[in-house]
Amino acid sequence: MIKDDNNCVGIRENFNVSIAINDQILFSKKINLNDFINIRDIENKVIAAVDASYTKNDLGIGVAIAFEYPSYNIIDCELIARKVCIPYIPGLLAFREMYLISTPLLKLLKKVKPQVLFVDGHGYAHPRFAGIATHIGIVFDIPTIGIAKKKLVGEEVVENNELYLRFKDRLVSKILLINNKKIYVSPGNKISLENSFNITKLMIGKFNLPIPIYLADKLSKIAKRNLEVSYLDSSNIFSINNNLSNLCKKLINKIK
DNA sequence: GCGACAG
DNA sequence: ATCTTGTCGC
Repeated sequence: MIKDDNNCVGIRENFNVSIAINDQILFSKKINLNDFINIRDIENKVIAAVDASYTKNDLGIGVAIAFEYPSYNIIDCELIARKVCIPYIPGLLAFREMYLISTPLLKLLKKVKPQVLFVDGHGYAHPRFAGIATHIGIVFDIPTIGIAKKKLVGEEVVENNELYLRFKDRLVSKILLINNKKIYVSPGNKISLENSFNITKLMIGKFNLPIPIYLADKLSKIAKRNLEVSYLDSSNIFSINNNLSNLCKKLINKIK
């Protein structure tokens, strides 16, 4: 049988679009765009990233990974697999993915103290200035940077020879070019737009994404492959769930 | 009404 | 995000 925790009872029923939108307006009032991290304070320190991936039948995988900068040696990781209960609605991504990400992230933060957390998705560059990077940054009270491959809101503008996204008269995102592809960087919480951009710029490697996001994305996809094998073998989500933390550590070696 | 629309 | 056939390159 499937463990209660993997069902959507009490989650799907409690999700309501207009309440969710109201929650985001409340979040937007709590955003702190001041810098709680200096670009000089990340050398040889811990950085973290979170991401989610999905399989068939409403199964989602959430991962949290911590590594050292600039070696990118992975220090720790956590992951979880559970049923996905909330649909994807543009602007409300956080309500779908927080559910997958919060558990592994909480476990990770009990063990390591990252200077900053990278999140796959927008932060400030959001219809209500509260994307998933903002949700996570406020709930976990940590500096977060939102990294998105596609824009959600705003128009491109040039200011001081640099490319930004402007929305409702505010500069909400600064666009980073990696191999001629646009990456939309926006602050989540406890960090400024410029600092978000400058720190992200340091994280460019040989991939088309900033390294933290690349690593989290890679881990979630490797985990998914391994989960599907286990799932088919055992047909039992419960038994998989108990070993996810160990599985995560085993998968670290496969990333590189 | 029409187009846009993170993952 | 995921699904997918074929193609390019190491």
